[in-house]
Amino acid sequence: MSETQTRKNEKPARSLNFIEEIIEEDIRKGKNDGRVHTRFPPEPNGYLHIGHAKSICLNFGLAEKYHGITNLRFDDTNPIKEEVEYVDSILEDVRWLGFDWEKRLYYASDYFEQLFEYAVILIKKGMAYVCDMPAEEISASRGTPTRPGKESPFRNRTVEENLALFMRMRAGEFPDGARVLRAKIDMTSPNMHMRDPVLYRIIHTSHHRTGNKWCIYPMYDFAHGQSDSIEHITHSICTLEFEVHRPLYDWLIREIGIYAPRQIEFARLNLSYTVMSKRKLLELVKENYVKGWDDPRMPTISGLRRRGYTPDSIRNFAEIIGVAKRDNVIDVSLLEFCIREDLNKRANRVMGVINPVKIIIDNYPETLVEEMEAANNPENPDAGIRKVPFTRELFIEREDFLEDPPKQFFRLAPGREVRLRAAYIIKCERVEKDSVTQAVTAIHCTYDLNTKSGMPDSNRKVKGTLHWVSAPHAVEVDVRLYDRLFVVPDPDNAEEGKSFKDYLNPDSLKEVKGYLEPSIRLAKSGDRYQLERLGYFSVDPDSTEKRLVINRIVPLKDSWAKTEKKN
RNA sequence: UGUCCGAUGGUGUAACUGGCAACACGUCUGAUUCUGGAUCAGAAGAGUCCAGGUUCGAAACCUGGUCGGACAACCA
Repeated sequence: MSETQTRKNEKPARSLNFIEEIIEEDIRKGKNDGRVHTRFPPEPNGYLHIGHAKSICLNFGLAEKYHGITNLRFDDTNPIKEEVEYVDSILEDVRWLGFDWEKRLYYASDYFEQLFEYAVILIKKGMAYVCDMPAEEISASRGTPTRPGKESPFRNRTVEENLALFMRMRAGEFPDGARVLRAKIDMTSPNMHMRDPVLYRIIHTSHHRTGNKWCIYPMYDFAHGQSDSIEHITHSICTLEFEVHRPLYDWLIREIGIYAPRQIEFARLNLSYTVMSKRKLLELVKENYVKGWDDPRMPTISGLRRRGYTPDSIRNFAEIIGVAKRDNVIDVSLLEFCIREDLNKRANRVMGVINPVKIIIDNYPETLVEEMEAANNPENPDAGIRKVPFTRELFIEREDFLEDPPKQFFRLAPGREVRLRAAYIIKCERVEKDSVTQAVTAIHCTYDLNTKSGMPDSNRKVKGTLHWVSAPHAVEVDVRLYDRLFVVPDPDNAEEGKSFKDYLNPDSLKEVKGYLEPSIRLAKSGDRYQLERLGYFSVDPDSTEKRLVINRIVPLKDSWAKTEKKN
């Protein structure tokens, strides 16, 4: 391969994002011996969504790029909210996205004993104390961002007393909420997180991994940074809201005297026409606005998977959107672009009609069945061809016929000719209508024998090409037409007195029948197809032997719809 | 009357770290096409939040504003 060819095949070098710049700088300085070790640290209290996908791709991607490794660690410090169901779904989602944590699956709860010892160190140094104030009082005495807080009356207990109390907390001598362990920092700090933050609280609840071993649990702030430290994470990448926590993590690590990872914060992903907070997604699930966490309308990874999105398309999306620190809202059309681009190359084509109207080809032999050859994927000759039966009676899309068409309409109309994809050119001769409703019930056409696809004289120019299906061969399937979940770009930003749920799209799911070519009988759950001229579809797991259910992932771009709208 | 972070076409990210703003999506033309898809060619669209300053030269550096976001769970 020549020099120039090599260059041409290379992707143009993308400039570094700010995190890569930091990492390369660290490597250059020989920090951590040039080692790069990241981690993805979800809390198992909900399903992962596309925003997490960004973080997953970032963490694993960075490690891959710099020949490092990535841990998967569950930050499971609150047994009240966490469940194994969520652990399992998260493992599946990360794996599905195509990432491998190898043997490095950890839990913050693995470190409970170690964390407890860290707490003891702080107590012995006089840097932590047991506080008996009830939650409301602690909260009230914390002050506000603009007003300093007041010191707890328990702040100056002796080391011995603190130690004894903390041991008794662990021993289960006190009820939930009776006491907490707090760091002794500065109640007047302009940073709220430095105002004697709670380190440990009493929760008599069984934990999904440690069972009833513990009745005191570390707060996230006391577990997260130290967990990263224990795992010798070099770069702790997290979202912007933890920027204010960083001084606390640094303080803890310094006082305890352990290895300090470098935390880098980036702006979380926002997507238009959806919501991303776990709380809101949970609400949609619990209140049955959707059919579950994996409802194809959800921005969850499991929802996108069920919808038919490919891991590649999501990873590419994560790459394309970039990483920075400013707030951002990515247009869903970019996500849609990514899945179209991917599926255009890999999805086989198939024909099917969703809103059928009958075509009768009057000059076609009544009993003849021709097997038309159609390319499985015009973008990829290797995909081969398939046979599609053609008969005298067909279905076409109702929208592909107009009795009185505008000049820009290239489809079927009285006296007009169109190409039937992979078959003949037909001409519309007359229509049959319902005497009452005046609706078109059948369209009578004639076909031109010499225009069969692939024949030497078949290249006569016609304006339009329609998809079709032989009426007697049509396979009836259930079609789920999905659309955006919300009707406004920013449902989070509800006006006064309204909630995000007031902006739910009533037409986000339309269930209709479809009539597909017989080759679809080979389809299995999870398969993806392009229904020609309609869009990309995936076979839903609800499908049975007897009946297929297909999901519309995304429609094809429709420039006709656009020009139609203009007029 | 706080602290921290941010501000570049409609959207998102760049600008080799001071040398007259680029890429992607979207939009619009045209070509081509047996998918009004795809592909190809091209166009419009920001003078970089504002005001000063440093400099031969500023999106970048400095100062002061403005606007936006985060922070007041015994959540993560």
